[in-house]
Amino acid sequence: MAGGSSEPGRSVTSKVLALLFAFESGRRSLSLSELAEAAHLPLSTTHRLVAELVDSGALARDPQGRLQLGIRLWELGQNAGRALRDTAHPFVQDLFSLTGETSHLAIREGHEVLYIDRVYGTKRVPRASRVGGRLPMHATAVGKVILAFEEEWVRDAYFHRHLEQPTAYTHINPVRLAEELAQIREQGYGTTAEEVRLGSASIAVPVFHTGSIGAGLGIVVLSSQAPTMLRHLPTLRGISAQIERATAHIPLETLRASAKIGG
Amino acid sequence: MAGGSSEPGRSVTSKVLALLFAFESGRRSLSLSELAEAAHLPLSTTHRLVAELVDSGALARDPQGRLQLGIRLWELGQNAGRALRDTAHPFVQDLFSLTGETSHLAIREGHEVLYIDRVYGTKRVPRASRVGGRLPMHATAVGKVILAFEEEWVRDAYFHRHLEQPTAYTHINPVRLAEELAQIREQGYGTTAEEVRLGSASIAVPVFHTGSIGAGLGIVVLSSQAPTMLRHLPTLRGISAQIERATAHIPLETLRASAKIGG
DNA sequence: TCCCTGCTTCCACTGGCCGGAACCGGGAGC
DNA sequence: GCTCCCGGTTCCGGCCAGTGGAAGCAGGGA
Repeated sequence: MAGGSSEPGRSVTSKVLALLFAFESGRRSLSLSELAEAAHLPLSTTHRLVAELVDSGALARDPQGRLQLGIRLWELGQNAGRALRDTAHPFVQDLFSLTGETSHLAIREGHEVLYIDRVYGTKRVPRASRVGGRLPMHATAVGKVILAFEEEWVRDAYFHRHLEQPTAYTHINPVRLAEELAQIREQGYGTTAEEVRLGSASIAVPVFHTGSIGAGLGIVVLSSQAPTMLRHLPTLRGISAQIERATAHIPLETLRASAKIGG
Repeated sequence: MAGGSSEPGRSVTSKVLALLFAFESGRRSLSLSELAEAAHLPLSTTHRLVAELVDSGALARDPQGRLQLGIRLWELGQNAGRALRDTAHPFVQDLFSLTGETSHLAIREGHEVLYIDRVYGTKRVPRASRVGGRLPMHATAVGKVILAFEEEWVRDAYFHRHLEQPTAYTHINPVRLAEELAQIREQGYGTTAEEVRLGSASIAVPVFHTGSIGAGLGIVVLSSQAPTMLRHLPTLRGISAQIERATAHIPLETLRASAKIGG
């Protein structure tokens, strides 16, 4: 049988990328058939391309023969995030050392917050965010802070969407959220309590760059400790100011590019 | 003009991967021409493929139009390393908290050590290793420790190669190195002093799994503090034992796969 | 104005890609 | 032991997506 009948015009490049990005779902390993389905490719095509990806180290097989992302891709990703970590990470580490609580830094990526860096110890806190992971903005403290200080059209666009509700405590009423954001702008920090995951609460402050919002810096605590987390506010503000000072000399464009790409 | 004349038989997949892996060199950004050269591809082919990679978010353009790895690839890489970090990272973080020194965990990948995790503060120590980065085994403390406890044929194979000499202090005499490794096996730890980079010293202990060497756990200090770094040995051994306990229940195969792939 | 360098566009040819179908292997059920 | 089933692997000839040399373009320096 001649090939190329179904879905013609799809480039090889897009197929290769579809195979790699199939792992974005968060699934650790996929069988060949699962991968083919996820990438919307015929099994035999998947088989052929996967063989080449495995050869090159982009994908790898686990002991059961299932497919995972290869170590070479992991290395590549680490390389990509290098510039970013080099500038921001020491501060996040400091925040953790000073507060003893899980500390993280996030930026806006489309309609979600993307966690750029995260420092945590052995203390067990219900965990929702992870480095390289995304969460809805309105459910997280860092996200609310970013949204609060974003330009108005970003907020408008955000509210004109369906708002997810990860837990029963997540605020999804646009009017109420708008009020909350106004308050965040006034007081200079935002909080969440069990809005993204039961059992954890969070507080965050904005990190500005040349006058506009650049990122959100926050800590996560057990929700039972939520009432006392405000005591960390001065520390958060101090570290935020340090980051602002350290990045002030970097042109906005470059910073955004390196925050988004890390190159 | 007909295409496909030079270097026929090269698959599109391999070209796409060559473009991505061109950034393994550590260069943060490349111009189109540089990328074409690094990937050994004609300029116009590069141009076309790059356009698609940029569209999909695998590559990105910085403000100057130069090419970098895209944030989506960074996210993917984070995803790949997830299982690994989830198990090992808290211990490395503990090691840092207890010693206050840059702490790292590495495994063997071929003839090099691959840094799997690393925790560091604002303290400035001349830095050679980074997460996702590789260094020669004979120049680093973690590498020597791993090599020392590896099976004999691994050591033999290693010495039958040209040994790099990053600094004037790097030991590259096979006989002397073999003696050093024997001593490491006896005393249960290894050190380096300015062998990988001037100004820094390091001490490391082995992490075993089901009787064989699994990883190396170490700290880095300023070389001026090298004489006192032995005081951290009990801490290193304690954390190493914790990691061994925490990973003992995981089958070796699975562990190796997840250490190497992180799925 | 001219040159040079790096990037973008063009286009006719063609060989690498395509994927349905056949085949294989091993585990579960009878 | 035989059969079924289900993932994975192999096969192969038609054909169109990919090809890359060459021409065109933009911009900056002399």
